[in-house]
Amino acid sequence: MDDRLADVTDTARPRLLLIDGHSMAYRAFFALPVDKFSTSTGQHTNAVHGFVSMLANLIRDERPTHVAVAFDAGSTTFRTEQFPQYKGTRDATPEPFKGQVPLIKEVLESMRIMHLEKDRFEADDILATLSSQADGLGMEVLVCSGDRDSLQFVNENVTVLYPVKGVSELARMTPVAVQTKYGVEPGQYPDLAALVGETSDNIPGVPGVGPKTAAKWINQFGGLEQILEHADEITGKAGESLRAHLEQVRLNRVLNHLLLDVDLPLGPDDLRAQPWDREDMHRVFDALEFRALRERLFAMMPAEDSGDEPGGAPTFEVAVADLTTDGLSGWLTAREGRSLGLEVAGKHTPAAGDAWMVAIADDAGDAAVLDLADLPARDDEALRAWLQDPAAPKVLHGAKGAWHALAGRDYVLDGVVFDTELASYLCHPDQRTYDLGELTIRHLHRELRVEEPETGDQGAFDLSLDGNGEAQRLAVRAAALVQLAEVLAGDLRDRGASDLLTDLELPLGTVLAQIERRGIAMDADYLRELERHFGEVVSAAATEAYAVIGREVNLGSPKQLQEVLFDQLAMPKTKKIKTGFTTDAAALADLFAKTEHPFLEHLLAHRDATRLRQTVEGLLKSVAEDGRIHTTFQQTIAATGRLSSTEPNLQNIPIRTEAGRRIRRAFVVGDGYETLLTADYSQIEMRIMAHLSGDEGLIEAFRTGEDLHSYVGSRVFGVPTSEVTAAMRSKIKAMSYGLAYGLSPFGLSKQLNIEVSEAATLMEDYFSRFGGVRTYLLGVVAEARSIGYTATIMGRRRYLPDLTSDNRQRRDMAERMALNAPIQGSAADIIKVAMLGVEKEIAARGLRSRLLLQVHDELVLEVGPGERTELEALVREQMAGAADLSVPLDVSVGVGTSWHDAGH
DNA sequence: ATCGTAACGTA
DNA sequence: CGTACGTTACGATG
Repeated sequence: MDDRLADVTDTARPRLLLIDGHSMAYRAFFALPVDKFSTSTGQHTNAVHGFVSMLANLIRDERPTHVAVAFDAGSTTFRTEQFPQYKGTRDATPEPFKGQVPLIKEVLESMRIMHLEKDRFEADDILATLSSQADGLGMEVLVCSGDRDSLQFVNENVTVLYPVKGVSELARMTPVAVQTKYGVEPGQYPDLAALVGETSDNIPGVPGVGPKTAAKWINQFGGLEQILEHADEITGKAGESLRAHLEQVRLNRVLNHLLLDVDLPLGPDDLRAQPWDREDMHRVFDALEFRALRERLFAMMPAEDSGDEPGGAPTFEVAVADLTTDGLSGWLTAREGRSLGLEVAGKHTPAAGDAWMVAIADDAGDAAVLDLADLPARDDEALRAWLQDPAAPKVLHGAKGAWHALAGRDYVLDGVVFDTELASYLCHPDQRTYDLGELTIRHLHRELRVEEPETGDQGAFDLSLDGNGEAQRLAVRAAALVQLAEVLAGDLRDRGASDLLTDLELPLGTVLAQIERRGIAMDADYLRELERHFGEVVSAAATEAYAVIGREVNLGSPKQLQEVLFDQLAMPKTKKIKTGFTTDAAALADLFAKTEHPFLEHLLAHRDATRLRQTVEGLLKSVAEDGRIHTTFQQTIAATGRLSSTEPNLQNIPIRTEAGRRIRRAFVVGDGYETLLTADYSQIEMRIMAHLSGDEGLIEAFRTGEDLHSYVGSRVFGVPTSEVTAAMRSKIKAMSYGLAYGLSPFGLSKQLNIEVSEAATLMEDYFSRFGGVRTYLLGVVAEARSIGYTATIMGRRRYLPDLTSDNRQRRDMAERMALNAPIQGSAADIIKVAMLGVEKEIAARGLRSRLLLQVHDELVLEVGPGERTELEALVREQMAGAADLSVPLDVSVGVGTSWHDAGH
């Protein structure tokens, strides 16, 4: 016996998982509905999803130590050369399946799972060869394949997992299972298949001979050779039929014999499972829009034991200090001047935060953990002094949240020199989340896992869940921070983003924390009145709508609306969507123009009022005890660099319609303040376009101070500015903005309700006058394609690997992102700079006025008594001076006691 | 309970 | 077949 294996115990025995990629992907394709699985770019993903889901289950349930996936290489194999009809009845590959196999390969590569294919051979031959080699090495082998030919190499060490229903249920085909199901030994299965045939491979069997007869013969004569020798002796119709098809059966047997000696570049030993490339997995899963599946996969891994299993990365070692003698003060003094990691457990919500426990750690893993509910006065003082000391450098992950938690206990947080969440966002702005545990695995190859104590009680109580475990967990996170910051700082430097963190995002985090804590005052009584009013409009519209169609339906259900509109009322079909035909507002308005059916009017009114009522309800629920709404500004969500607002979203409060604007009256100036002030950049994106493109015409347009769209319209249409009609102006406006989004002539024609040719002419005319814009837009995409990213005026990058994708939809999408990201992102940079300037200048002058909201190109402030004039000048100056562009940054200001009245 | 989808609000 | 977001209700899943 091979002595390498002599001491291998059964539990440590290597286990090789082999998957027939094409056959399982194809099964998954038919098991899952195509229309339920596709990305926003239209790429179908049902086969990918099914395949990866199955793979996840296999890894979880079977715990393979080695994995490989084999694919068919092409249409011609040594079998088709011998028998051209082989697999000839297969329908052409369905269109939605095409393109999914390369995506599966991308997933496998990100998981560092080998995939193999070889010219002229089928996946099954590769699997047979690897299986036989692995068996020879003493490995346990699992073969996952939907091709029954693979049953021939089942033995005591080799099990085939054969899909019985979809890809989620797999039958374990052991020798006994094969014997039970087919009545023959696994090695004789090809004999049986040769007699019975295989329709899906276009292999005709002996007519009248099914699996029962074939098995009977095989057991009676001992095998196919013997059956063929004794063919004359077999009586009856079946025997006759057999004699008429001897050649076919011989050929079948040749074809279904799998090769065990395919020459492969890799052997079983090379297939050992590797730690995942998590960064790449994020990229791939982001593109596939597999959220739940990604979570499932990542959730599986930390549970693995830390042996040599994939993903079992080492953890952090921490030593939690005993503060009973020297106290926190001594511990901190010993580390003066060093950057320390700070982790705060508690509620991280604005104006309602609370901190329960604090962990501080140095880069060596020495940590101090403080239970704030039970803190000696001297430690409380030391903690307070250290937290608010701007000269005591701290590293946090999501400092804004910690700021809120600490504020709940009246601690002031200052001296934050690094935020690992913000840093990671600047490096990879397309990620959705920046989980600290994910980052430590990716950058430090360590897990945030607290090692169970060796003497851990295995009884009813889990010791790790008591207070001490919480302290350990917090200490581990704090200890990870300093090390992580070092790596990320290097990453930031490489990407030219160090200043963005230090001079922009970090200080902005503090400004946002203050803004969120302030909140904005609400007139709750007025909101309740609005709610009642919109509620009445909803009821009235519903009643009238029901009367028109003679029954009550749920007007909020697109499904029921489709029945009413297209079945009951037999209206013309609207644009197709996944679930049928759209009932969106544009389509309903279109239908109304065609049919003038009164139901549509009531339905639209109902939609409007329902929406407004929902908005009002949501706002009412969000009013805090202080009578103000405290939104959270997300600083690491938008890939372009914008902020976003949640719980509630105050960046999408209605303004376009009069009814909607009424909601803005509920946002009011707070007690002790004079008024609200809004200040917004006018046409900032077009100004950035002018600056970035350097187009002389566009720059001149802004310098003249004339109305932009009229100016551009006069140049495009060749008429004096005074003769630019409203219709001309609105066309120009739509096109100008569209250009910054990568608008096509088709899209423009759709939006303006004009012919595609007219839209194309319009764009052509525009570019002939403003050629610099076209040059710029083409250049942006070309440069991004070659360097891999776009950049804003402050160097904020967005990476767009899909610019070189083979998939046209994905490539086109990436191109539009490339066009928009520098413009939207630069505007975001500029207003962020302005916010810092405003906040700083207000503080420098000792004003009471304060920032309350940011809505992308607008700031809302509360004006202290008597400060209106000074504040307006200050805000104008800071906003206009936030960037030095080749065009002026125009700011318009409004004042009023409500957001509505302060608007303009 | 959880998830994806449709719809719709903002810049 | 225009970018960037967040929230809600519905209805199909488990």
